[in-house]
Amino acid sequence: MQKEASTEPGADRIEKIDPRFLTTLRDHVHKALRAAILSGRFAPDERVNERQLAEQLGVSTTPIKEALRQLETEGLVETLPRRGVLIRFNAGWAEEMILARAALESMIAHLAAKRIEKAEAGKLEDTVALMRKATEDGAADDLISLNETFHEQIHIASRCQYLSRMIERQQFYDASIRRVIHSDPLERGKALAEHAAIAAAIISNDSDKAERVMRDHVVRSGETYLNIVFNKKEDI
Amino acid sequence: MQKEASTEPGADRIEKIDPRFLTTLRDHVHKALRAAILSGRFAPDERVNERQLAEQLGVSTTPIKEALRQLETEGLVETLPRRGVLIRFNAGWAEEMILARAALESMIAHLAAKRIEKAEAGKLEDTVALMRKATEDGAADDLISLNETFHEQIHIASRCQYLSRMIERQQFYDASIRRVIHSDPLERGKALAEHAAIAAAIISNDSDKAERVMRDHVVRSGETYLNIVFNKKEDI
DNA sequence: ATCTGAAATCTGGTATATCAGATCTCACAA
DNA sequence: TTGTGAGATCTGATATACCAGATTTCAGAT
Repeated sequence: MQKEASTEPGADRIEKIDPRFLTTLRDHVHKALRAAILSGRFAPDERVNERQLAEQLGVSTTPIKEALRQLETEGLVETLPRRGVLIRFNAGWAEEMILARAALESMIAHLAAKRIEKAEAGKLEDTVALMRKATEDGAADDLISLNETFHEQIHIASRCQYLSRMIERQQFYDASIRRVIHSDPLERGKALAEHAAIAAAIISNDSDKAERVMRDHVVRSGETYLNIVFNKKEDI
Repeated sequence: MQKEASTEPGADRIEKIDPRFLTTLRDHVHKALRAAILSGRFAPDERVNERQLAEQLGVSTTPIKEALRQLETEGLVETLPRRGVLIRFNAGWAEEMILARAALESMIAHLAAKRIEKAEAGKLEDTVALMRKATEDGAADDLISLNETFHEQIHIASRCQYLSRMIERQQFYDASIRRVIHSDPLERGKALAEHAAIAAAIISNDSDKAERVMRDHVVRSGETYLNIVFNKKEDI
């Protein structure tokens, strides 16, 4: 809320639209393909055809190609030059993506514990309090957004922009899966305890503990995801 | 060396060419731009123009666009839709890339310590022995390739393909910088000691120690890089 | 002097045509 | 029957034209 009426009339009444909110076709294609791959709608090693995709999605091959390049860099597809594009995703890959996220999130937690400021610590505590309430109420949708807030606050406290972006790429729980996960009271309880432990460690500047607890949390909740998406085990 | 003379005559005399060795224009563009950015030939936040790049490199805009999408996913450039492409790299970014690599390599080291097999352990020991010799001889070029071998052997022992690829994207020491680093006898000595410690921890299946030592090694050698490329400190 | 807005211009986004490597098909020769 | 290879075909790679949002320029109005 800066007062800059002289240079930007009305700047205090309506904020500038962040250019990043504008979207492109390739962005839609990227998100759509990504979601399709991560939810298992492509078989591992399945070939995808650029022209065919373009037709299915009703666009030209240009945005398709660009989206595929992004997915390639993310490690979700592999391009064999002049031969074809293959889907590169299966249970093992998902497991490794979870490990990557665990490694990066725990690094962030470590730094957040060292760098967090008092005001930020207060907000983090508030978030945990809200999570506690939502957990008791069984408010799954609230938990989903609080979860995002929680991790985002830690990212901000860590002062790591690059690492934050890297982590976004390892994020493959989409809303529907999250809802399934959070609908289980036992899972909700575990998650709450872990979040509380992470927050406590960060707030008390115990970077080693924050790192450890965060890693365990990401791995454990990742395994929950694996069980749901890949039906790895059918026990209770 | 499989004997499949019946289906593939001569298969035991000459091996198949790996399709990944074939290259494309976009790949050249990607590597060229990446190297240029990481070595500081673009200013932070500098705008780059697709058509201009295409003209400079003597190609059309298509491979340029695809290479830029890859760099965008890597976090080295940022695209503002319909506005422009910006370079996103500076000392802080490089620092975070080092942290990302440290987090991922230490995760890999942890798993390698748990999963390494006897034959692999022997090879790793051999590599360290060669490194010791090269360090004493001051053979910088040998050290550079041995370094690659060393980390690659650990990646293989960890059975993590996805993580290995992720790490490749955090690799920004090009050959010329490595040569500068390895030309310093003090640095060579430190690196040797660290490599030996990493190998020992992995071979003795001490996963926690492997993780810790690997992380310290990546961070410390990364700082050496930062000092060279960004001239962060001028002391001795 | 300052503000307004239409037009020129810049830049990425998208569609399309064409190129070229990789595969497949199949007639035909050994 | 089997192997060969020319030609058809599939698919990604590249070049190019054009579209549309964003920005700048600048004449004209206040």
